[in-house]
Amino acid sequence: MSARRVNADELSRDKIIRKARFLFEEKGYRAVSMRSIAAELGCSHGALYYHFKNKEQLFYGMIEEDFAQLNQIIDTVMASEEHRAQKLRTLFLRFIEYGLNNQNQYEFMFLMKGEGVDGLMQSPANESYEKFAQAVFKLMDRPPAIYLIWSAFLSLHGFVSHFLGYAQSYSEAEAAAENHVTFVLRGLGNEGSC
Amino acid sequence: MSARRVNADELSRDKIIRKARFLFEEKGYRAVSMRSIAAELGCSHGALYYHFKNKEQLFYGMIEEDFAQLNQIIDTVMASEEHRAQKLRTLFLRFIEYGLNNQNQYEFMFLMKGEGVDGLMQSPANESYEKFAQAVFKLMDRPPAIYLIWSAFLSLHGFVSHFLGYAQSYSEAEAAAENHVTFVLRGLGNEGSC
DNA sequence: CCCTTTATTAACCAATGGTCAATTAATAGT
DNA sequence: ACTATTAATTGACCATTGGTTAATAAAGGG
Repeated sequence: MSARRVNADELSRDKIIRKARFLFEEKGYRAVSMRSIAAELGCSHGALYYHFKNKEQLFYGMIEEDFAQLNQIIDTVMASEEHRAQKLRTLFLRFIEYGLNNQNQYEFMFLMKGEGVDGLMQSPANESYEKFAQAVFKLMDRPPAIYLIWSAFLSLHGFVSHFLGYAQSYSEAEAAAENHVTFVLRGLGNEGSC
Repeated sequence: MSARRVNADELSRDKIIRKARFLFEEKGYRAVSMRSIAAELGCSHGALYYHFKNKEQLFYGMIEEDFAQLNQIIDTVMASEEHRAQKLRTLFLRFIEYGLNNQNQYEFMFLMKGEGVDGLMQSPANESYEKFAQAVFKLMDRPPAIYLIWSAFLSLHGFVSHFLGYAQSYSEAEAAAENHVTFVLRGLGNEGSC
Protein backbone atom coordinates (compact mmCIF):
# COMPACT_ATOMS: atom_id res chain seq x y z
CA MET A 1 0.00 0.00 0.00
CA SER A 2 2.51 2.59 1.12
CA ALA A 3 4.85 3.80 -1.56
CA ARG A 4 7.94 2.63 0.18
CA ARG A 5 8.46 -0.10 2.74
CA VAL A 6 10.50 0.00 5.91
CA ASN A 7 14.04 -1.24 5.52
CA ALA A 8 13.55 -4.81 6.59
CA ASP A 9 10.73 -5.42 4.16
CA GLU A 10 12.48 -4.03 1.16
CA LEU A 11 13.08 -6.08 -1.91
CA SER A 12 16.51 -6.92 -3.23
CA ARG A 13 17.92 -8.58 -6.31
CA ASP A 14 18.62 -11.55 -4.13
CA LYS A 15 15.17 -12.02 -2.69
CA ILE A 16 13.68 -11.69 -6.12
CA ILE A 17 16.05 -14.12 -7.73
CA ARG A 18 15.55 -16.69 -5.03
CA LYS A 19 11.80 -16.69 -5.53
CA ALA A 20 12.13 -16.49 -9.29
CA ARG A 21 14.47 -19.46 -9.41
CA PHE A 22 11.99 -21.51 -7.47
CA LEU A 23 9.18 -20.63 -9.84
CA PHE A 24 11.18 -20.93 -13.06
CA GLU A 25 12.50 -24.30 -12.05
CA GLU A 26 9.01 -25.50 -11.29
CA LYS A 27 7.13 -24.18 -14.31
CA GLY A 28 9.64 -23.06 -16.88
CA TYR A 29 10.41 -19.64 -18.26
CA ARG A 30 7.29 -18.93 -20.21
CA ALA A 31 4.77 -20.14 -17.69
CA VAL A 32 6.05 -17.79 -15.02
CA SER A 33 4.83 -14.22 -15.32
CA MET A 34 6.37 -11.18 -13.75
CA ARG A 35 3.09 -10.70 -11.97
CA SER A 36 3.19 -14.18 -10.48
CA ILE A 37 6.67 -13.58 -9.16
CA ALA A 38 5.56 -10.30 -7.67
CA ALA A 39 2.50 -11.93 -6.15
CA GLU A 40 4.67 -14.57 -4.47
CA LEU A 41 6.92 -11.86 -3.15
CA GLY A 42 3.94 -9.86 -1.97
CA CYS A 43 4.78 -6.78 -4.00
CA SER A 44 3.54 -5.11 -7.14
CA HIS A 45 5.03 -6.28 -10.41
CA GLY A 46 6.16 -2.76 -11.11
CA ALA A 47 8.69 -3.07 -8.32
CA LEU A 48 10.48 -5.87 -10.16
CA TYR A 49 11.18 -3.46 -12.98
CA TYR A 50 13.06 -1.26 -10.59
CA HIS A 51 15.52 -4.06 -9.89
CA PHE A 52 15.61 -5.62 -13.35
CA LYS A 53 15.16 -4.06 -16.74
CA ASN A 54 12.79 -6.81 -17.91
CA LYS A 55 11.92 -10.46 -17.61
CA GLU A 56 14.87 -11.64 -19.66
CA GLN A 57 17.31 -9.69 -17.54
CA LEU A 58 15.75 -11.10 -14.41
CA PHE A 59 16.14 -14.60 -15.75
CA TYR A 60 19.63 -13.88 -16.93
CA GLY A 61 20.56 -12.46 -13.55
CA MET A 62 19.29 -15.68 -12.05
CA ILE A 63 21.34 -18.10 -14.12
CA GLU A 64 24.35 -15.86 -14.39
CA GLU A 65 25.71 -17.23 -11.18
CA ASP A 66 25.38 -20.74 -12.51
CA PHE A 67 27.17 -20.03 -15.74
CA ALA A 68 30.58 -20.75 -14.36
CA GLN A 69 29.41 -24.24 -13.44
CA LEU A 70 29.90 -25.86 -16.81
CA ASN A 71 33.36 -24.36 -17.13
CA GLN A 72 34.16 -25.56 -13.66
CA ILE A 73 32.97 -29.05 -14.51
CA ILE A 74 35.33 -29.12 -17.46
CA ASP A 75 38.21 -27.94 -15.28
CA THR A 76 37.47 -30.56 -12.68
CA VAL A 77 37.49 -33.34 -15.23
CA MET A 78 40.73 -32.10 -16.73
CA ALA A 79 42.38 -31.96 -13.34
CA SER A 80 41.34 -35.48 -12.38
CA GLU A 81 43.65 -38.45 -12.17
CA GLU A 82 42.05 -40.54 -14.89
CA HIS A 83 43.70 -41.63 -18.11
CA ARG A 84 43.16 -39.33 -21.04
CA ALA A 85 40.75 -41.68 -22.77
CA GLN A 86 38.74 -42.06 -19.61
CA LYS A 87 38.76 -38.33 -19.08
CA LEU A 88 37.25 -37.80 -22.47
CA ARG A 89 34.45 -40.16 -21.66
CA THR A 90 33.88 -38.53 -18.31
CA LEU A 91 33.86 -35.10 -19.92
CA PHE A 92 31.07 -36.11 -22.26
CA LEU A 93 29.05 -37.72 -19.52
CA ARG A 94 29.45 -34.69 -17.29
CA PHE A 95 28.33 -32.44 -20.09
CA ILE A 96 25.13 -34.41 -20.47
CA GLU A 97 24.69 -34.51 -16.75
CA TYR A 98 25.03 -30.76 -16.55
CA GLY A 99 22.48 -30.27 -19.33
CA LEU A 100 19.87 -32.52 -17.78
CA ASN A 101 20.36 -31.28 -14.25
CA ASN A 102 20.20 -27.63 -15.26
CA GLN A 103 17.58 -27.75 -17.93
CA ASN A 104 16.59 -24.12 -17.71
CA GLN A 105 20.11 -22.90 -18.08
CA TYR A 106 20.87 -25.34 -20.83
CA GLU A 107 17.84 -24.34 -22.79
CA PHE A 108 18.80 -20.71 -22.56
CA MET A 109 22.45 -21.33 -23.34
CA PHE A 110 22.15 -23.59 -26.32
CA LEU A 111 18.58 -23.71 -27.46
CA MET A 112 16.79 -20.40 -27.23
CA LYS A 113 17.08 -18.28 -30.27
CA GLY A 114 14.56 -15.90 -31.60
CA GLU A 115 12.96 -14.88 -28.35
CA GLY A 116 14.97 -11.78 -27.69
CA VAL A 117 17.36 -13.46 -25.30
CA ASP A 118 19.51 -14.26 -28.29
CA GLY A 119 22.49 -12.04 -27.88
CA LEU A 120 22.65 -12.31 -24.13
CA MET A 121 23.40 -15.99 -23.84
CA GLN A 122 25.54 -16.13 -26.92
CA SER A 123 28.86 -15.19 -25.41
CA PRO A 124 28.75 -17.38 -22.30
CA ALA A 125 27.63 -20.26 -24.49
CA ASN A 126 30.44 -19.68 -26.94
CA GLU A 127 32.90 -19.39 -24.11
CA SER A 128 31.76 -22.71 -22.70
CA TYR A 129 31.95 -24.38 -26.08
CA GLU A 130 35.43 -23.01 -26.61
CA LYS A 131 36.53 -24.48 -23.33
CA PHE A 132 34.88 -27.77 -24.17
CA ALA A 133 36.55 -27.90 -27.56
CA GLN A 134 39.96 -27.19 -26.16
CA ALA A 135 39.53 -29.89 -23.55
CA VAL A 136 38.56 -32.43 -26.19
CA PHE A 137 41.48 -31.36 -28.30
CA LYS A 138 43.91 -31.98 -25.49
CA LEU A 139 42.42 -35.33 -24.59
CA MET A 140 42.59 -36.88 -28.02
CA ASP A 141 45.45 -39.16 -29.01
CA ARG A 142 46.09 -37.23 -32.19
CA PRO A 143 45.06 -33.63 -32.84
CA PRO A 144 41.60 -34.01 -34.38
CA ALA A 145 40.06 -31.86 -37.10
CA ILE A 146 38.06 -29.08 -35.53
CA TYR A 147 34.90 -30.21 -37.24
CA LEU A 148 35.19 -33.54 -35.45
CA ILE A 149 34.94 -31.81 -32.11
CA TRP A 150 32.07 -29.78 -33.40
CA SER A 151 30.29 -32.98 -34.45
CA ALA A 152 30.88 -34.55 -31.08
CA PHE A 153 29.46 -31.52 -29.38
CA LEU A 154 26.39 -31.44 -31.63
CA SER A 155 25.78 -35.10 -30.95
CA LEU A 156 25.85 -34.58 -27.22
CA HIS A 157 23.69 -31.54 -27.72
CA GLY A 158 21.17 -33.61 -29.63
CA PHE A 159 20.98 -36.05 -26.77
CA VAL A 160 20.46 -33.38 -24.16
CA SER A 161 18.00 -31.33 -26.15
CA HIS A 162 15.89 -34.36 -26.83
CA PHE A 163 15.70 -35.41 -23.22
CA LEU A 164 14.92 -31.92 -21.99
CA GLY A 165 11.40 -32.09 -20.71
CA TYR A 166 11.24 -35.86 -20.95
CA ALA A 167 13.73 -36.68 -18.26
CA GLN A 168 13.39 -34.93 -14.94
CA SER A 169 17.05 -35.29 -14.18
CA TYR A 170 20.22 -36.92 -15.43
CA SER A 171 19.70 -40.06 -13.44
CA GLU A 172 16.68 -40.99 -15.53
CA ALA A 173 18.73 -40.90 -18.70
CA GLU A 174 22.00 -42.22 -17.37
CA ALA A 175 21.97 -45.58 -19.09
CA ALA A 176 21.08 -44.03 -22.42
CA ALA A 177 23.74 -41.38 -21.89
CA GLU A 178 26.38 -44.05 -21.38
CA ASN A 179 25.50 -45.68 -24.67
CA HIS A 180 25.37 -42.42 -26.50
CA VAL A 181 28.77 -41.35 -25.26
CA THR A 182 30.23 -44.61 -26.45
CA PHE A 183 28.74 -43.87 -29.84
CA VAL A 184 30.19 -40.37 -29.90
CA LEU A 185 33.62 -41.61 -28.89
CA ARG A 186 33.63 -44.06 -31.74
CA GLY A 187 32.59 -41.26 -34.07
CA LEU A 188 35.61 -39.31 -32.90
CA GLY A 189 37.80 -42.23 -33.78
CA ASN A 190 39.94 -42.01 -30.69
CA GLU A 191 41.46 -45.46 -30.61
CA GLY A 192 42.03 -45.76 -26.90
CA SER A 193 38.51 -44.92 -25.81
CA CYS A 194 36.34 -47.51 -27.53
CA MET B 1 -18.43 -4.62 -42.07
CA SER B 2 -21.38 -6.75 -43.04
CA ALA B 3 -21.84 -9.87 -40.98
CA ARG B 4 -21.37 -12.17 -43.91
CA ARG B 5 -19.57 -11.69 -47.21
CA VAL B 6 -20.72 -12.58 -50.67
CA ASN B 7 -19.67 -16.03 -51.81
CA ALA B 8 -16.56 -15.08 -53.73
CA ASP B 9 -15.06 -13.16 -50.82
CA GLU B 10 -15.58 -15.85 -48.24
CA LEU B 11 -12.73 -17.30 -46.30
CA SER B 12 -11.74 -20.93 -46.47
CA ARG B 13 -9.31 -23.18 -44.66
CA ASP B 14 -7.20 -23.01 -47.75
CA LYS B 15 -6.98 -19.26 -48.10
CA ILE B 16 -6.18 -18.96 -44.43
CA ILE B 17 -3.50 -21.61 -44.48
CA ARG B 18 -1.85 -20.14 -47.53
CA LYS B 19 -1.50 -16.76 -45.91
CA ALA B 20 -0.56 -18.26 -42.58
CA ARG B 21 2.16 -20.38 -44.12
CA PHE B 22 3.64 -17.32 -45.71
CA LEU B 23 3.71 -15.45 -42.42
CA PHE B 24 4.85 -18.34 -40.25
CA GLU B 25 7.67 -19.12 -42.62
CA GLU B 26 8.76 -15.51 -42.56
CA LYS B 27 8.55 -14.75 -38.86
CA GLY B 28 8.13 -18.01 -36.99
CA TYR B 29 5.26 -19.34 -34.94
CA ARG B 30 5.35 -17.05 -31.99
CA ALA B 31 5.88 -13.80 -33.82
CA VAL B 32 2.76 -14.26 -35.91
CA SER B 33 -0.48 -13.37 -34.15
CA MET B 34 -3.93 -14.48 -35.12
CA ARG B 35 -4.74 -10.82 -35.55
CA SER B 36 -1.89 -10.28 -37.98
CA ILE B 37 -3.07 -13.20 -40.08
CA ALA B 38 -6.58 -11.82 -40.06
CA ALA B 39 -5.32 -8.36 -40.97
CA GLU B 40 -3.44 -9.75 -43.95
CA LEU B 41 -6.55 -11.60 -45.02
CA GLY B 42 -8.65 -8.50 -44.55
CA CYS B 43 -10.99 -10.06 -42.04
CA SER B 44 -11.55 -9.96 -38.32
CA HIS B 45 -9.52 -12.36 -36.23
CA GLY B 46 -12.71 -13.85 -34.85
CA ALA B 47 -13.40 -15.33 -38.25
CA LEU B 48 -10.29 -17.48 -38.01
CA TYR B 49 -11.74 -19.14 -34.96
CA TYR B 50 -14.68 -20.26 -37.02
CA HIS B 51 -12.38 -22.26 -39.28
CA PHE B 52 -9.83 -23.38 -36.69
CA LYS B 53 -10.25 -24.09 -33.02
CA ASN B 54 -7.15 -22.12 -32.08
CA LYS B 55 -3.72 -21.01 -33.19
CA GLU B 56 -2.15 -24.40 -32.67
CA GLN B 57 -4.76 -26.14 -34.73
CA LEU B 58 -4.30 -23.60 -37.47
CA PHE B 59 -0.58 -24.23 -37.46
CA TYR B 60 -1.08 -27.95 -37.29
CA GLY B 61 -3.53 -27.81 -40.17
CA MET B 62 -0.87 -25.99 -42.11
CA ILE B 63 1.96 -28.45 -41.64
CA GLU B 64 -0.23 -31.52 -41.67
CA GLU B 65 -0.01 -31.71 -45.41
CA ASP B 66 3.76 -31.62 -45.23
CA PHE B 67 4.04 -34.37 -42.69
CA ALA B 68 4.21 -37.15 -45.22
CA GLN B 69 7.26 -35.52 -46.73
CA LEU B 70 9.85 -36.92 -44.39
CA ASN B 71 8.43 -40.40 -44.75
CA GLN B 72 8.42 -39.99 -48.48
CA ILE B 73 12.04 -38.87 -48.43
CA ILE B 74 12.97 -42.03 -46.60
CA ASP B 75 11.05 -44.14 -49.10
CA THR B 76 12.72 -42.44 -52.01
CA VAL B 77 16.17 -43.06 -50.60
CA MET B 78 15.37 -46.69 -49.93
CA ALA B 79 14.10 -47.16 -53.43
CA SER B 80 17.15 -45.63 -55.07
CA GLU B 81 19.81 -47.54 -56.94
CA GLU B 82 22.71 -46.72 -54.64
CA HIS B 83 24.73 -49.23 -52.65
CA ARG B 84 23.53 -49.83 -49.14
CA ALA B 85 26.38 -47.92 -47.57
CA GLN B 86 25.79 -44.97 -49.84
CA LYS B 87 22.08 -45.11 -49.16
CA LEU B 88 22.73 -44.79 -45.47
CA ARG B 89 24.80 -41.71 -46.05
CA THR B 90 22.19 -40.23 -48.33
CA LEU B 91 19.47 -40.98 -45.80
CA PHE B 92 21.28 -39.01 -43.14
CA LEU B 93 21.97 -36.10 -45.44
CA ARG B 94 18.37 -36.01 -46.61
CA PHE B 95 17.18 -35.99 -43.03
CA ILE B 96 19.28 -32.95 -42.28
CA GLU B 97 18.18 -31.35 -45.50
CA TYR B 98 14.57 -31.88 -44.58
CA GLY B 99 15.10 -30.37 -41.16
CA LEU B 100 16.81 -27.25 -42.40
CA ASN B 101 14.48 -26.69 -45.31
CA ASN B 102 11.35 -27.14 -43.21
CA GLN B 103 12.42 -25.49 -40.02
CA ASN B 104 8.96 -24.73 -38.74
CA GLN B 105 7.79 -28.27 -39.18
CA TYR B 106 10.97 -29.70 -37.73
CA GLU B 107 10.76 -27.51 -34.69
CA PHE B 108 7.22 -28.60 -34.04
CA MET B 109 7.90 -32.25 -34.71
CA PHE B 110 11.02 -32.75 -32.67
CA LEU B 111 11.63 -29.73 -30.54
CA MET B 112 8.48 -28.20 -29.15
CA LYS B 113 7.42 -29.59 -25.86
CA GLY B 114 5.63 -27.82 -23.13
CA GLU B 115 3.69 -25.35 -25.20
CA GLY B 116 0.46 -27.22 -25.53
CA VAL B 117 1.21 -28.60 -28.97
CA ASP B 118 2.85 -31.50 -27.26
CA GLY B 119 0.51 -34.34 -27.88
CA LEU B 120 -0.42 -33.29 -31.37
CA MET B 121 2.95 -33.65 -32.98
CA GLN B 122 4.00 -36.64 -30.96
CA SER B 123 2.52 -39.37 -33.09
CA PRO B 124 3.65 -38.12 -36.51
CA ALA B 125 7.10 -37.59 -35.06
CA ASN B 126 7.21 -41.08 -33.60
CA GLU B 127 5.98 -42.52 -36.84
CA SER B 128 8.71 -40.77 -38.75
CA TYR B 129 11.36 -41.89 -36.31
CA GLU B 130 10.11 -45.45 -36.54
CA LYS B 131 10.42 -45.36 -40.30
CA PHE B 132 13.87 -43.81 -40.03
CA ALA B 133 15.02 -46.45 -37.58
CA GLN B 134 13.79 -49.30 -39.72
CA ALA B 135 15.53 -47.87 -42.75
CA VAL B 136 18.81 -47.58 -40.87
CA PHE B 137 18.38 -51.11 -39.60
CA LYS B 138 17.97 -52.46 -43.09
CA LEU B 139 20.90 -50.52 -44.49
CA MET B 140 23.46 -51.66 -41.95
CA ASP B 141 25.84 -54.50 -42.71
CA ARG B 142 25.04 -56.25 -39.46
CA PRO B 143 21.84 -55.75 -37.43
CA PRO B 144 22.81 -52.94 -35.04
CA ALA B 145 21.73 -52.52 -31.46
CA ILE B 146 18.66 -50.33 -31.33
CA TYR B 147 20.37 -47.81 -29.13
CA LEU B 148 22.93 -47.26 -31.87
CA ILE B 149 20.23 -46.11 -34.23
CA TRP B 150 18.84 -43.93 -31.52
CA SER B 151 22.25 -42.35 -31.01
CA ALA B 152 22.64 -41.72 -34.71
CA PHE B 153 19.28 -40.05 -34.82
CA LEU B 154 20.02 -37.87 -31.81
CA SER B 155 23.30 -36.83 -33.36
CA LEU B 156 21.61 -35.74 -36.55
CA HIS B 157 18.95 -34.09 -34.45
CA GLY B 158 21.62 -32.16 -32.60
CA PHE B 159 23.01 -30.90 -35.85
CA VAL B 160 19.67 -29.76 -37.17
CA SER B 161 18.44 -28.22 -33.96
CA HIS B 162 21.60 -26.22 -33.63
CA PHE B 163 21.44 -24.82 -37.12
CA LEU B 164 17.77 -23.96 -36.87
CA GLY B 165 17.63 -20.22 -36.94
CA TYR B 166 21.30 -19.85 -37.86
CA ALA B 167 21.11 -21.32 -41.32
CA GLN B 168 18.39 -20.06 -43.61
CA SER B 169 18.36 -23.28 -45.60
CA TYR B 170 20.19 -26.54 -45.98
CA SER B 171 22.54 -25.19 -48.61
CA GLU B 172 24.20 -22.93 -46.06
CA ALA B 173 25.07 -25.87 -43.85
CA GLU B 174 25.77 -28.45 -46.52
CA ALA B 175 29.51 -28.71 -46.03
CA ALA B 176 29.14 -29.03 -42.28
CA ALA B 177 26.39 -31.59 -42.77
CA GLU B 178 28.64 -33.70 -44.92
CA ASN B 179 31.27 -33.80 -42.22
CA HIS B 180 28.79 -34.49 -39.51
CA VAL B 181 27.27 -37.38 -41.38
CA THR B 182 30.70 -38.92 -41.82
CA PHE B 183 31.13 -38.62 -38.08
CA VAL B 184 27.79 -40.27 -37.39
CA LEU B 185 28.51 -43.11 -39.79
CA ARG B 186 31.75 -43.83 -38.01
CA GLY B 187 29.89 -43.79 -34.71
CA LEU B 188 27.56 -46.41 -36.12
CA GLY B 189 30.53 -48.56 -36.97
CA ASN B 190 29.24 -49.61 -40.35
CA GLU B 191 32.44 -50.75 -41.99
CA GLY B 192 31.50 -50.12 -45.58
CA SER B 193 30.49 -46.50 -45.17
CA CYS B 194 33.57 -44.82 -43.74
C1' DC C 1 -41.33 -16.30 -49.52
C1' DC C 2 -39.82 -18.06 -45.16
C1' DC C 3 -36.76 -20.64 -42.32
C1' DT C 4 -32.58 -22.72 -41.27
C1' DT C 5 -27.80 -22.98 -41.71
C1' DT C 6 -23.34 -20.83 -42.33
C1' DA C 7 -20.02 -17.35 -42.13
C1' DT C 8 -18.59 -12.97 -40.26
C1' DT C 9 -18.17 -9.02 -37.36
C1' DA C 10 -17.31 -6.31 -33.41
C1' DA C 11 -17.42 -5.94 -28.80
C1' DC C 12 -15.79 -8.17 -25.13
C1' DC C 13 -12.55 -11.03 -21.59
C1' DA C 14 -8.42 -12.11 -18.89
C1' DA C 15 -3.37 -12.27 -19.14
C1' DT C 16 0.85 -10.61 -20.40
C1' DG C 17 5.17 -7.54 -20.56
C1' DG C 18 6.20 -3.01 -19.82
C1' DT C 19 6.06 2.28 -18.49
C1' DC C 20 5.45 6.12 -15.42
C1' DA C 21 3.90 9.82 -12.29
C1' DA C 22 3.01 10.04 -7.66
C1' DT C 23 4.27 8.91 -3.14
C1' DT C 24 6.82 7.61 0.89
C1' DA C 25 11.07 5.90 3.57
C1' DA C 26 15.78 6.58 4.26
C1' DT C 27 19.64 9.44 4.24
C1' DA C 28 23.00 13.18 3.74
C1' DG C 29 23.83 18.23 4.39
C1' DT C 30 23.51 22.17 7.03
C1' DA D 1 16.41 19.23 14.27
C1' DC D 2 15.04 20.59 9.71
C1' DT D 3 15.40 20.10 4.82
C1' DA D 4 16.54 18.63 0.22
C1' DT D 5 17.71 14.63 -2.16
C1' DT D 6 17.67 10.03 -3.38
C1' DA D 7 15.90 5.20 -3.36
C1' DA D 8 12.03 2.14 -3.50
C1' DT D 9 7.35 1.07 -4.25
C1' DT D 10 2.75 1.46 -5.72
C1' DG D 11 -1.07 1.43 -8.73
C1' DA D 12 -2.99 3.12 -12.68
C1' DC D 13 -2.17 2.82 -17.26
C1' DC D 14 -0.78 1.00 -22.26
C1' DA D 15 -0.67 -2.10 -26.20
C1' DT D 16 -0.83 -6.75 -27.50
C1' DT D 17 -2.12 -11.35 -27.20
C1' DG D 18 -5.23 -15.72 -27.54
C1' DG D 19 -9.83 -16.64 -27.14
C1' DT D 20 -15.27 -16.25 -26.65
C1' DT D 21 -19.79 -14.85 -28.00
C1' DA D 22 -24.16 -12.42 -29.22
C1' DA D 23 -25.81 -10.32 -33.06
C1' DT D 24 -26.32 -10.30 -37.88
C1' DA D 25 -26.32 -10.90 -42.88
C1' DA D 26 -25.77 -13.96 -46.93
C1' DA D 27 -26.89 -18.61 -48.93
C1' DG D 28 -29.62 -22.16 -49.84
C1' DG D 29 -33.52 -25.49 -49.33
C1' DG D 30 -38.68 -26.21 -48.70
